[in-house]
Amino acid sequence: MTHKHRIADLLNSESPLEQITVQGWVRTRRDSRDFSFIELNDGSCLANIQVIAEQTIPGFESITLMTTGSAISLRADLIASPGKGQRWELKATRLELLGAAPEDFPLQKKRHSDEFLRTIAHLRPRTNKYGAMFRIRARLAQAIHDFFNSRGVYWIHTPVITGADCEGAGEMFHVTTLDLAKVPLQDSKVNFDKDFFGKEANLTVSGQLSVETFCLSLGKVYTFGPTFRAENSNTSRHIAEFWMVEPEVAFADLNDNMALGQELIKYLVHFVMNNCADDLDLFARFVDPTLMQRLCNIAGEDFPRVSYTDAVSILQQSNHNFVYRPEWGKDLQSEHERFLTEEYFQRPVIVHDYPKQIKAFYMRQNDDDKTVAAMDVLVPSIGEIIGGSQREERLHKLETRIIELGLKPADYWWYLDTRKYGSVQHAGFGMGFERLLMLVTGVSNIRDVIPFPRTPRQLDF
RNA sequence: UCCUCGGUAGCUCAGUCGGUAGAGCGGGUGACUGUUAAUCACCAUGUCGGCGGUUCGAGCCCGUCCCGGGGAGCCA
Repeated sequence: MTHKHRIADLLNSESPLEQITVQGWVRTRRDSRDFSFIELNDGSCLANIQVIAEQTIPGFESITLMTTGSAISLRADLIASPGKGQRWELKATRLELLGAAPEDFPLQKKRHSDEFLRTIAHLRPRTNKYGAMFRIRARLAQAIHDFFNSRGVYWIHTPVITGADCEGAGEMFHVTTLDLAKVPLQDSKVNFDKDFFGKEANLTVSGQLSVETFCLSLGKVYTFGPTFRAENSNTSRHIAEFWMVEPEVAFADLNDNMALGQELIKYLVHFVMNNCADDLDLFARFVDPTLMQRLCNIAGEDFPRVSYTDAVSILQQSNHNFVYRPEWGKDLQSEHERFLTEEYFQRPVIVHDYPKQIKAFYMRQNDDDKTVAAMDVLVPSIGEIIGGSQREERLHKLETRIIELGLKPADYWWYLDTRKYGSVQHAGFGMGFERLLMLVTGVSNIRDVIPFPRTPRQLDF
């Protein structure tokens, strides 16, 4: 089998090459009477390579079929380009049409709207923008693993199908093998005893509870995988299936947790700036002109930390005209978060120690009996990118809280066991991977940073 | 789910006062050229989101449903 060259490697070549094989998809073609120029892309990088094909070479008879979108293979010499605009070009000695793209190929040599490209999500990675997006996505996912691996944090594969609702709230997707046309009933309720697991099953909304048990075994762990929320959310920041990074660290408190969140975000921002420069540049030029400034800002100084109580004071003392008046005890509204991160601090900000009545049962109660050791990392234009807390490690307090919220301790027996045996302070958080991608690329709709977005009433592809 | 703005050619959009529809890009044909989203000439674009209503007549007005954008809530 002949060695096939990636266009990314060819464009970085130190010297000319003779008789190589290159394969890819035609982006555009410019014909002259005696020869044609082909802009070829193989997905290995943003840039195309220019191919020059003279009409005398074998395979040229198919040139008119090598339209935008067609797959071709060619033998060529890599030569210094005599034309302007590129260092290297391929002088083809043989052309072969592998897969034609008829004239109804929907991608054209012009800008398309994101809304249109979403309707052809199976083809959009062939555009510059989405090719860049999904290369960055792949690299960044790997960088997350590298970050944790290099710090001795173990990757735990938490289950996708679960029997308990981690948050004690939030809509979940049911998982069932029951025949929905004739659901078995008992006392006019669904008899899940007849279902696959013999009990009600759902898709996970978070791997947190699972990963907590593992941090109390392996010390530092994380989970990174898809999570599912059946909320009827119709916003540019929510999807029903998204990827979440959830580290959980034993012997760590809220301060350690905030430090880890900041370190992770800074590491990943540095990573894309250093390793995805070409793809990133596309977003900086065509999507968000303020992108590089923002990334430098994030990569720079520490994120300010402010308690929820102080944050509410800042909001109340500002002259900003909010639709919802900031008030202690109520959750921060989007407009409040945006004010804090975009106007007041003008950088990512960590808000911590929230009122316990607006937070989940597993968060550690503070001595003031009013707040819990929770923290959110808020970033400009996106809002919450990380939500986490130090966990309640005291068995009695945790049980009491579960009961207060109307949950059944029996459902959490295995979770409570971890507080019974060798319990220790620990903390963790969840970072939305798609929101990180939005932050890093400046793309404003979450549907455009995941290959095939799942949203209410939308399950194509 | 709520508020709001939209849905017209393959794509991006215009369409005045209600009188059966237009541009650019893309596509086709030809010319020309080491071209760079090439250029020039010519040609064809259509269930005006669906259904119902008002009207002599609806892309335009009314009702309803579907889909999309922006915002809100929920959160990652």
